[in-house]
Amino acid sequence: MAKKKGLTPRSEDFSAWYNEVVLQAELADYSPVRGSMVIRPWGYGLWENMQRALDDMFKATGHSNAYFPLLIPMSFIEREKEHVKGFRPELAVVTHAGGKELEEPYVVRPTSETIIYAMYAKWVQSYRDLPLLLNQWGNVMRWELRTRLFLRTAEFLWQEGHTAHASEDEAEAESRLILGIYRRFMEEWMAMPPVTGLKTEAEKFAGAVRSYACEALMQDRKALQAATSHMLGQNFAKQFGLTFQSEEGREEYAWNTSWGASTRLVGGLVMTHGDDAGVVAPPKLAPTQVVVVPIARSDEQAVSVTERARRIAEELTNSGVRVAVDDRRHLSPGAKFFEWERKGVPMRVEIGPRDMERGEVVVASRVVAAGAPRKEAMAEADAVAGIGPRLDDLQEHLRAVALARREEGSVRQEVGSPEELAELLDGGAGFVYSGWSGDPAAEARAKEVAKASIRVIPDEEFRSETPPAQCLGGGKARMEVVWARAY
RNA sequence: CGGGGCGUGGCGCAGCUCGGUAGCGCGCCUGCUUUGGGAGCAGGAGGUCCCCGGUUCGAAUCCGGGCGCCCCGACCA
Repeated sequence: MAKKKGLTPRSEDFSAWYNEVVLQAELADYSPVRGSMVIRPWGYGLWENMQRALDDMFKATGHSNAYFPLLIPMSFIEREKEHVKGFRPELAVVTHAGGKELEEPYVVRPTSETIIYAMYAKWVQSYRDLPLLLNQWGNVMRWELRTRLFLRTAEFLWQEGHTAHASEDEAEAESRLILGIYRRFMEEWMAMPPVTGLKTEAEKFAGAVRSYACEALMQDRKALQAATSHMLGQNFAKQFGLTFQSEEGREEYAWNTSWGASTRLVGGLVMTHGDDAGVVAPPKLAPTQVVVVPIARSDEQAVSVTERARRIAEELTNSGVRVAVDDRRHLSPGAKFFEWERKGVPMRVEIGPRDMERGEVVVASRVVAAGAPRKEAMAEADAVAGIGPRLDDLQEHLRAVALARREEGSVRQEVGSPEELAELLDGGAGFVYSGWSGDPAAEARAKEVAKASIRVIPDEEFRSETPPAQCLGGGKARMEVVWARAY
């Protein structure tokens, strides 16, 4: 037996653990381009499943996909004042092409509002052209100074939805609808229940009137902004001449929304469910849900055992399970177990000579409830029939654990000062629910002192039963807010 | 952008203080034996020591300059 080659435990250094997991589980690798990563098949497989689920939800609510170009004329970005201010520092700019200096530089899109609304202006004339509900899957570039695999890379993949509506109410409803979709996706698919709500003025998207967000709590009790949905008002419509003629014959500016979720979600998935053995992929998103490992002594045995393994895999495939057979002969079973656990495959079926004789297989779950056996021998037919429900149970188990962890990490009490907020966070609190007067100065001071930010002004169902009375900056609270240190 | 660290076979590192034939572990290839929690033995392949310059008979090692990456902080999906 070789000596252990484990990961740095989460308790020792969460950040080191995260990097090692991402690399060793082959989710991604560093690329030769500064701050950019290569997403490897296992990581991309997770992303593809996320894409599929989200895409289905967008389509089901009337959205269509389209594609807009990577390069945006510099002048477009500069059109909306707040928008430029927010993105200017992180723009990558193309100044040369075809061997010549360009008359007008292009920026590599950091987000596509400007070019999309410029096009919408061309396509929309009448209220009958609205709402316009498009989404695009693509890449964007933000020249971040400090990057981290999946969580913040110079280039990342995402979807950005952009809509135009005839009324403010409709745009508002759209931005809330999408926030709900993100939330449902995170709960049902990622098993990562977020807190949702409104961003403060200081934290909102550059160019938005209002920003809504899903904030998830990671195992190290830092918050991750997992998706955002913005009500843009008429800010972009006015800059790009996106007008329409109303039913009453008046020319009016359209109301826009934009919303996005990125490959950052893969990082969130890792930090929500991962353990010291590696990734734990929720069954609904796992590229492979079940791996079948044949175990044999001799070559003849290998033939018959592998044949049986393939048959089991076929039956599982027919019942809708994503399954792989690991029939590599040069690796010992133990080596395979470790590898698949590191990648987070939810379930494993082992079949060896012993099992063959008894008509059994051994079934192991990546994660089991406390006290439950890690491995179970069961009749082959029972295993095949039982795996679907077990995957469902595991999905639910992960969600329940994540939800419990989020609530255990949440503190709801009167917070009297920024110093007290800092103490709570230093003491291990994740989300701190406090009162706030709405004063930006109080927010800024607490941010400075506690090195934390208001993640959201929570939606109603997340608010405390007894609303906080006191603003942490002094005086009376006008609303409840959720503080956290964030990624 | 400030602070720190690191650049040596694919990966992780030692060697550098005190200059003298480039080493270890893992991985890889071949063969045999193995396979129920990271297999063993034997043989083998693989290196412009990040780059440029300087000192020297001689530089991975000393000196100067540059580049790159990672980590920590401030800003950000």
